[in-house]
Amino acid sequence: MPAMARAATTADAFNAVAEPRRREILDALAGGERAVNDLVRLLGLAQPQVSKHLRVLREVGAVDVRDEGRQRLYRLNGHALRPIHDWVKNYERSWSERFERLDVVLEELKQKKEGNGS
Amino acid sequence: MPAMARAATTADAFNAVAEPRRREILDALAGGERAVNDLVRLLGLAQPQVSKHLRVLREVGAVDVRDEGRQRLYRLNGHALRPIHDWVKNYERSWSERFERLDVVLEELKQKKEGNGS
DNA sequence: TTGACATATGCTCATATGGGTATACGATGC
DNA sequence: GCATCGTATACCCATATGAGCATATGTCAA
Repeated sequence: MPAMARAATTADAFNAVAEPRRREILDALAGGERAVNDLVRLLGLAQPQVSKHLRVLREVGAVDVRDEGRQRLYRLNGHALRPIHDWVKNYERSWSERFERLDVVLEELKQKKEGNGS
Repeated sequence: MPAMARAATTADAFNAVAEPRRREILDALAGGERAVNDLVRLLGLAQPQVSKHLRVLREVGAVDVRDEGRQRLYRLNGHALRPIHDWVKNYERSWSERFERLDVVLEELKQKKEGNGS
């Protein structure tokens, strides 16, 4: 068991998506399939960097590839992001007015119940 | 400008939360304020590790601290997670049936419009 | 075949990680 | 004052990162 410094970026979607450039790539792919050079132009990154980021995204299943002649067309696969969504969703109550109001109501119910004595 | 290898874990919530133990800590704090040793017991980690993780979470604003005698009570501050929620929310359509059905409707509308000729 | 294009991989470098262990700091109680 | 509890920090280590640059691989065109 080698002492792991930091989980690999390919360990899961959380790690893959921690890199801002990779989020940008996903955002770009949200508009539809793109070839690598497309992304290079869109993001203003060097081609090798883009390819490497795409590899990471591929390994966590956030993108799929398709060969089209000389080009490799990447497409988004949002399912990989679901665990992130599911996790963070539980914290929505921290900022959502909707939940804040709900909390108020629940608090009132609780007080009332205590007032009645069980 | 030193060549940064990987963004600091304290760079933003995305990076802070990429570490599973830190997510566990936040999940534990969702139940309410906790002292460090509480978390040590709950997570089964060494105390210094917990303190370090808490430091990272503090630096990205995901937790707040309060001194109570010898203890330091940490409490969740979910607001820091909002950017994550907002970002990932846009990908919900990838797996949500709700959105899939919406897409079907939109597609039908589009077809109809094309049929009518502009 | 030769060459241009599109993409992936290899390598080096500086960096910061997270675990482990020891220790410093601060508050409390005797 | 002194021991003890609760927590933070310092240090060492192995690891993998992401950028930059060079190069390999694969595909089409002349």
